[in-house]
Amino acid sequence: MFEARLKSFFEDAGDGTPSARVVRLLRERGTLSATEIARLTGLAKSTVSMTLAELRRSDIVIEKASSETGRGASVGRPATALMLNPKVGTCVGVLFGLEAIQLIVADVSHRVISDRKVQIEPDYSPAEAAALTRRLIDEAYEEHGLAPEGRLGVGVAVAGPINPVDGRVLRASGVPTWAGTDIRATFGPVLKSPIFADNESNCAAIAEMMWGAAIGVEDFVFFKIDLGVGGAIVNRGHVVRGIAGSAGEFGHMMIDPAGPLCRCGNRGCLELYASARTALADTERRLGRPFDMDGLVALARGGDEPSRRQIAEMGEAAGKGLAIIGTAINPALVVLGGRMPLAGDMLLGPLSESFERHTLVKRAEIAPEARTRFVPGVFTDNDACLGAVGLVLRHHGRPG
Amino acid sequence: MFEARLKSFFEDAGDGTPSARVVRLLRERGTLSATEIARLTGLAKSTVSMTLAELRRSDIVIEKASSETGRGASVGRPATALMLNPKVGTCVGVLFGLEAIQLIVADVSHRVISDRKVQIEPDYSPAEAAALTRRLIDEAYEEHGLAPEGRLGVGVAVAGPINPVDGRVLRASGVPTWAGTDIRATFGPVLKSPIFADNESNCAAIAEMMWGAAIGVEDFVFFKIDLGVGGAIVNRGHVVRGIAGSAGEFGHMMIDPAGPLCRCGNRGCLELYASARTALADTERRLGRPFDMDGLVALARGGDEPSRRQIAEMGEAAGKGLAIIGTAINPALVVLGGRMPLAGDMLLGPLSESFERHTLVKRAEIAPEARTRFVPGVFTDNDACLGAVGLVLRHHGRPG
DNA sequence: CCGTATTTGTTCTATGATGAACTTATTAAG
DNA sequence: CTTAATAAGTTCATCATAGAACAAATACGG
Repeated sequence: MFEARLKSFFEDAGDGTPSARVVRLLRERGTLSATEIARLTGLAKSTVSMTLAELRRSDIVIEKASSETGRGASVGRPATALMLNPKVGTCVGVLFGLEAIQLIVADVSHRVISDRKVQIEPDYSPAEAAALTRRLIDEAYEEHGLAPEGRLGVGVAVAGPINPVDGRVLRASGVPTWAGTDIRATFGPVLKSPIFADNESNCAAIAEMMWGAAIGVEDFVFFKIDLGVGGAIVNRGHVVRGIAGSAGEFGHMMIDPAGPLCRCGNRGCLELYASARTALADTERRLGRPFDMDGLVALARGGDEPSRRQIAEMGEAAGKGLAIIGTAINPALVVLGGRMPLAGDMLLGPLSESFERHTLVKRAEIAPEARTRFVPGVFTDNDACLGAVGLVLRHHGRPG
Repeated sequence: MFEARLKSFFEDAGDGTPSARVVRLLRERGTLSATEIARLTGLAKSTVSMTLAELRRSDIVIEKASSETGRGASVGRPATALMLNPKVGTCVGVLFGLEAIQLIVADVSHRVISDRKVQIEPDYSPAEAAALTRRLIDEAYEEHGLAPEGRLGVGVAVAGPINPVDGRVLRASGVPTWAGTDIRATFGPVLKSPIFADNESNCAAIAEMMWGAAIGVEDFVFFKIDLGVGGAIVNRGHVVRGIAGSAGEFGHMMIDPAGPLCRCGNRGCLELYASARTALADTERRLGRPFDMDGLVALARGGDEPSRRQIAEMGEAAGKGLAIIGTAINPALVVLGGRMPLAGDMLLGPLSESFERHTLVKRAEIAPEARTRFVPGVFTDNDACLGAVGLVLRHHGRPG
């Protein structure tokens, strides 16, 4: 029932009418009060009030149950929390990982309705991915009684940079068979939805910005330490994509011209030193059985010196890379994502020490509020998939 | 006569009234047609028309002499070029260099009225700088019959990062005696004007964006190769300053942990390999007489192998640094500033070759329009000082 | 328990930005 | 030389937006 009207809001780019701006803001933020909406849109309180009256009458905007409302301990009349009516629409986020596909369905009030992960044969093709995704989406919508017509879009997180103008995968470092794929053309007809595609690290950064460790922070760097090293740059609240879509590929910054060959073809990439891949291979060789990151961390926690040293060396290298990034970009915040930061101080101690040693402006030289803060990410495993949902909720223009 | 009215436009932050927006846009851009103003402000043609009628009646906006108007070879009624009345106000830009102060006075129509440079004893203090600047400004205003009350602000370009919140110099790599100086507090009372301060590389980037090689480009990196190496990042048309103001300090990205000690205290900074300082010192030692960059380039042009090799090595190192920046930021454009790019292909050949070798995404892999373009800067010696004028013309909020 | 301070949210009217239709100024084509 | 096409700039009635004043809902201090 909402589709026709909402579609007009949803497609409205630019500043648009107050209604469109209010709906867009609620889509981005989830829950807000009328006063916050006025402040964030720059509209007058009176305009927002009128607009909200109309939107509430047509049931597009509803009040959040007061029990869920954050208990404001401040004086003054308490704000009524508003959100989009969940029935107004649903968003899908998909992450195409190395050997698994994760799919999250959420409604426009930011509530996650379904979250599942299925294994898939490595080196699967985009077409296979599209077919499987279609099945997963249909199953999820069926299971939860959701109307397919209410689907506002599908966000796609891919393990490689995507050209922001033509929407093609540049080089999928994680899934090489995807190079050159036109995501919109491949997935649009199969999924019968507007498609919003982005790199998985960019998606993860969006998740941290919308719901995680970077809420309210407009300038930060997301730095992922996992099997590989990746990242994203957020400036003034926008993900920096770069002219070819490859911004934030921190793992392939060259830090030693004489270093070993990287899978990207260059030598001495940061990833070779700061990711878990090398350490895992070493450990497997040393102990004669396969290891994942949890296993490596457990081993180190158990007191195994070689793995402790390896994790420390990863931190040391990551800190060096972050010092280079910090010198160039000087972000307010670094969010450390991926699974390795779960190792805690074993990794983060050497990391911050190394950062401090290699950075231009030393901690002691500047006021505390001018220092780059380091925090672990809130999401570890489903950051990219959540961010793909965020892509749909946040989009301001046409699908892309 | 204009001061009172203009001040209200000038101080108006945020979106403001149509008049304020039109005046601000003209201040930033210099010359525009009514239609361009409508497009750039997002206001309706009718609104712009009414606003301009008012502004022209009060002589704040005037027509540019048609002879100067760019001969548009297109069909349709030709646009009338509009600009702010030069009498409306003047802006000053000052650059505090190692051993010279440069001062440019311009009016709000973007015409340079005075441009001069005076030598000063190295290691001069901020107070001395303020006193001398005061004298230079008074002389220039006297000489050209300008009213001091019409001065809208003084832009200050400093050879070191400036904390964007408190306006203090972090560490003046070029002029170390300035560390900790509060620019506004030091210069404001002496110059009796609003002060707008920024790092010299940020200023240079602004000059290239407003009048130089980056006109119309919203995402670019400015990379200076001179006695030192510096730079700036522009994203979505805004200079990225960073939380402490030290963004863009490319010269101190660490590229070799085992490298020699840098004047910043760290080891193996890019500047040690990519700036002219080392090469000049070597050449001076080798030939037993002092050299500047022009001399080094002339020597190399004359066929001197050692200096050719040194310039090529500088290019090689700069390309390596730019590859790191490109991998992290992936800008649409790199503007090469400073005096070394005047060496031409001797430097730029090895530079782009090295960039290509060390970068993640290779030229051949992407569409031409997705490639990072390299261009030399339009200004070499007065980029920073012009940019300081631009700081005043462009400012959107309070002095800072 | 009650008034004061404080913040949220609504009502109403004057204003001012807008869009549609129009005029003006030019190039290109017949 | 006339007409069509194109783009710039203007005029004016209309309606959406904003500002000020007001109403509602809470905390706090005495």
